[in-house]
Parts: sequence; C-alpha cells; structure tokens
Amino acid sequence: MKATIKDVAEKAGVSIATVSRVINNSKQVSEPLREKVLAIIDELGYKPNPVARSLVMKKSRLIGVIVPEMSNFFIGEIMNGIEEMCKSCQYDIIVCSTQGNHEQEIRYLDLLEAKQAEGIIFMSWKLHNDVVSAIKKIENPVIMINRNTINSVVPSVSIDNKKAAYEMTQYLINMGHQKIALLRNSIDMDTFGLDQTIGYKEALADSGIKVEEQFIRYGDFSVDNSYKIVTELLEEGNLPTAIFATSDIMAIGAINAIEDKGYNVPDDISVVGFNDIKIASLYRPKLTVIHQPLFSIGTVAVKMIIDKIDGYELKNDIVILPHKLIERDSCKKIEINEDEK
Amino acid sequence: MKATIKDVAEKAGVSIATVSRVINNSKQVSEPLREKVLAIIDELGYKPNPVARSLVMKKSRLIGVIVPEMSNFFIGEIMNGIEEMCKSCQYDIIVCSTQGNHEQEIRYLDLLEAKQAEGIIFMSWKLHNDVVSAIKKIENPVIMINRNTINSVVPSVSIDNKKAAYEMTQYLINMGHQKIALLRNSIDMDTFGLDQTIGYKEALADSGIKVEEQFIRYGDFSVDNSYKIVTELLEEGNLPTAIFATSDIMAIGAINAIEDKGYNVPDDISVVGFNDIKIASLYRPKLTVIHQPLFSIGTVAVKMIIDKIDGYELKNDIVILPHKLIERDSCKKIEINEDEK
DNA sequence: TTGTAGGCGTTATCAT
DNA sequence: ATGATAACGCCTACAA
Repeated sequence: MKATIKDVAEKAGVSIATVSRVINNSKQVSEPLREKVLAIIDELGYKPNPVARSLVMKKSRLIGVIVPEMSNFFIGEIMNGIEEMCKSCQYDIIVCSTQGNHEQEIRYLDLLEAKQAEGIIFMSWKLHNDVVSAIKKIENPVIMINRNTINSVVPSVSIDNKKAAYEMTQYLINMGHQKIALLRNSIDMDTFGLDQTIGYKEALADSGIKVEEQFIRYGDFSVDNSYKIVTELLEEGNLPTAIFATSDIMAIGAINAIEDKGYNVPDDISVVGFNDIKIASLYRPKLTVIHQPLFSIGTVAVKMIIDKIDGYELKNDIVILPHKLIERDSCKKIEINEDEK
Repeated sequence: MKATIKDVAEKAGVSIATVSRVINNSKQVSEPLREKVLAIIDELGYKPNPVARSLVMKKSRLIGVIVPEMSNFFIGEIMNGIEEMCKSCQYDIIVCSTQGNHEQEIRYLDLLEAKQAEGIIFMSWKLHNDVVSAIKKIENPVIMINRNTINSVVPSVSIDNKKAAYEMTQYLINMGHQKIALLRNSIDMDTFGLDQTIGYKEALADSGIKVEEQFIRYGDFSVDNSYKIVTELLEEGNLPTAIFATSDIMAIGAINAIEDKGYNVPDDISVVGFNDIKIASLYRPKLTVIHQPLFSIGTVAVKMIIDKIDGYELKNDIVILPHKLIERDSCKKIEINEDEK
C-alpha cells in the first residue's frame, strides 16, 4: 500500500498538518522538524495523492485538449507545442479525440470540466452551434485553435487565414497565373475555410481576374479525396495553370493526380499548399506553401490558458500569429502570352 | 457552483445514500423515489464528481499513455487505436510525451501512478534499465508497445520484427538483389532494431550472401539524417542495388538522397520501407514496405490493460500481431548477370 | 511554531 | 428500502 500523509505524520511523530506544511511550503516549520519530516517522506517514498489534493483544492493542474483526431501532422505539431509548454509550467494534459463528432465534443467538454481540468484547448474542423453554447457555459477558460473568423465568439489563437490566402493567391498571380483553382474544405464552411476563400477571391478581384466558381472545388482533408476531385477537374478539360490547395495533404493528392494524368508539376501545372507540415518539404517536388507556426500556436494557447487560470486579464482574446510564404519547387512562373496561342 | 450529491439529496428530501444508489444502480430503490431523484438530478444538472469518486474508489477509469513524441505518424496511428478502444470501454486517456528522455519517462510513470491511472501504455525508442525497474515497481498493469525482443521482461504487443525483416530481405534477394544495405537505428540498439538486424543477417546467410558490415548504416528516425547517411553511402562508391530502411521516413530520406545524386528509384536502386505509415503509399514512388497493424497494436494494448484491470489472467504477456509485406513501386527486379559486366 | 478538527464529494457499511 | 456515518487523503482555518 502506498504511504499517505498520515503514515508520514505518525512515523515522524508530528501532526499531518505539519507534514502538509512541509510538502507545500505553506507556512514556516522549524528546521529540525522539517528535516525529520523530509527524511521520513524520502524513506517511505511518500508522494502526495493528487486526487485527494484536487478534491479539496478544486484544482488539478490538468489541461484538457480536445482534437478531432490524433494521427495528423497538423494536429501533432500543435500538440507538441502544447505538451512542451504544459511541461514547463508543470501542467499535465488529458487528450480527447472526437472524430469531429459534435456530440462527442460536447461530452468531452463536460467530462473535462468534471475532471477539474483547469482549462480546455479545443480544436475542431467544423464548429457546431451546440458546441459553441456548450463552450460558453464552461466556467474555466476554453480557447480554440485555428478559429479566427469574422464573428468569433470564443478566445482563439491562429494565423490570419484570409490574409495568408490573399498573399498566396497574389503570389500565384505574380507568377503569371490567371487560371487558379482553389481546393477547399467542405467540412469547414464557416470558419478558417471561409476566411481563406475570401482571401482568394479578393486577391483575384484586386487583380481584375474574374472568379470562376467551377475553379473552386470542395473536398475534405484526405489525400484520396483530393486526388479524386483534382482528377475530375482535369478531366473536365478546362485546365487551371495553378492549384491552390488549402492543406498540404490536399496539395499532395493534387500533385499525385496531376502526375498520374501525365502532366508535370510544376512544368504544366503549379500546385501550392497550406500549413507547411513536415511532409511539405519532404515530398518531391517540395511544396511551396503558407507556413503556419504550428508549434507556437500550441504554446501560445497554453500560455493564454494559464494566464487566465492565474487570473490575468488578457488584452486580446483573439491572438493572430504571423504566417509566412515559403517558396519551394512546386510552383513555376509562366509566360502570360501562353494563353494567346 | 456545481450541484453536489448533497444538493440533490436535500432538494429531493432523501439521504445522499439514496441518491448515490440511483446514480450507481447499486441497490434497489423504490420506483417513486428513484424517479423523483432522477428528476432533481436533471433539474439541477447534477453530474457526479469523478475526482471524489476516484478518491474513494481508488479507481479513475483513466489509462496513461507515455510516448516519446506526438507528431509522428507511427505513434499517431497507434494512438488512434488506443483512443478508439478506450472510448468504447469508457476509459479516458492522459498522454505524456517524453522526448525519449528516460528521466522524464520515470517521472511520468510516477505521476500516472499517483493520478490513479489504472494502467499504463508505454512506448519508447530506447529502453533504459532504470525505466525497466521503474516499470516493474508499478502495481497497476503496464504494457509496452513494439518491444518484443529475446529477453523481454514486460508485457508487450508488437509484430515479429525479426521475422518481418527476414521476409523483406528474402524478398529483396528473390528480386535479384545481392548488395543490400540496411538502414537501422542507432538510438535503438537493443530491442526491435536488434531483432530487425538479426532477421536481415539471417536471411542473407540463408541465401549464402556474405554480410558486409559497411552496408549496415546507423542513423536516427529523421529524414534529414537518413538523407545524410545515404548520401555518404553513395559517395563511397560501392553502390548497393537495394536499400532496406527500417522505417518509412528513413526510406523517404534515402530516396530523396538517391534521386538528388542523379539516380532513379527503383531503376538504379531499390528502396523498401518498414511500418507502412500513411506517407508510404502517398509518396512517389509508392513504397514497398512491411506493414505493421498500427491501429490494432493500439487497440490490443488497451484490451490487454483492461483485461488485467478486470483481473483476468492473460495467457500471453507477449502478444505478436501479424505483419504483411506490401509490394508497391519502390522496388524492382534486377538481372543477376548485371554484375558480371 | 504546532496540533485539532472540519470539510471536499463520493461510496459503502451499518443499522433501522 | 432507506438513512446515518465512517472512510478516502489532503488542506486550512482556528486554537493552543
């Protein structure tokens, strides 16, 4: 049986209050007693029981993390950031994955609250209204990741998706591309996916290029699906000269589809990605992408939570981290007059 | 303030014992009372406090998972399996990542025990002796993943790494390859990496091919490192006709290195991988690999833990799951007489 | 400085 | 069938 505070107290011939004081440094304890207690603690291998502790303190030093899935580079990188920051602040994390099911999301929200999680980091591809209200009901801080959009209501940290998409589109235009297809996500119609689409359209408009709806294609985050929709796009005959995929995985699906059709990337069609997960620079051709500071997004989220836990008022509930356009090998400059046969 | 069992009891005009009974179905409660209590519970939105519960029950329905890192496809897939099985068994998981630091590993082992985790799933690239003794000290079930080796001491689940490596090597030999380089991991000298090397050597020996130590190269699990050591190998002049990488990531690093040197995969040099993480079939050329049932490894590990928690005696503490050789596009048959110029 | 005792929200063992 | 009440391991006024 594990030693308890009582065992320590008895063996040291002091009260449990004294033991409690030495393990928490809460009040002064005379040096001799203190040392004696410490010795016994060591001898018995006593460790305070965190469960009992959180019952009385209503604190757990636990941060809950809710994600749609785990085996995902995008999420994994963010998780690394979260883990790192938690560790250095002595918090532990409990992870729940929801498969994007919003009832599951709500259940986990409740669960984490019940477990005395002192804060929750929430991530989801698509944001359901019930989930938003569930989040609002929770007393402890909840912060969302990658969720900034016009009418954001919950604290969040992310990049400026609209601006990033704008920049990428403009980059493509500067490279001579006019016929730019956008691969976006149909499972995320109302948050960052929307922001990205707006950025794309604005960039086109600002350059006087007409937005062609048939160049905006909807898929999900899988390679296979992306492969499929790009194959369809190619078969329709009206070829784009560039494809802007709003995730690296989609970009890879696109490249595979293009090459399997006998075209070359970037010689025939340029493809750019978004996020810059590890595979982006590992794949050949290396992907030109918008880089998101995934790791930092994780650390900042935790930092915000902990600040809130500690009672600091945040200046900004919506924090935007900087993104970066990274040029690699999947995009090529084309001659404008190529169109004029 | 959250409603407690006491609030429910008072409002319902019954004792807390009765309330406890209805929420646990532990003993018969008369129908009228039961319904009344249920109504109040609903009205107050009462949820039992799991912390208090685990304090008295010494149970937490929590399984701890210790991994070296999170943003890793290999681990992610296993995690998905773990998550899935836990969910369907109503267990929650708390995840700790160690960066492969063995002191950190021990700290987490202690922490999880303190948090009343009912079982622990442990994963590490390299197994330190102190960790092994720490694991043995823990009373609750601990099971390791991917750790079977000759003198295994802790319950584990994995594939037969030796046999898998043997099969892959033999496959290469059957494809006409004689000069087969092995890319293995220097950070894991004494567990599955060792098993794989033994399998490789045995296959060579059984075909009467001499094992050349300079064809066995040591790296780590990163693409960059793999790229580097393969580049070195190529520059030394004595070219292998095939490279057996013991992880898919290493295989990709190898392919990139080979192609950057102006050779083609698989025309000039064949490369095969190990694990079959998602990228393996997504990369071009698609990787010929040994497939590990990652997801199942996760689910089986949890199943074992839960069985142990429930007091069942396991027939086998070491479970071996089936692997599979998957032929794709990164390996090519060569003519034997090519050597004889 | 140190000890006593009440309480955190449950479950479980007694009586009733 | 129901209700007191003693744990569970710890923290923290309050007293001494």
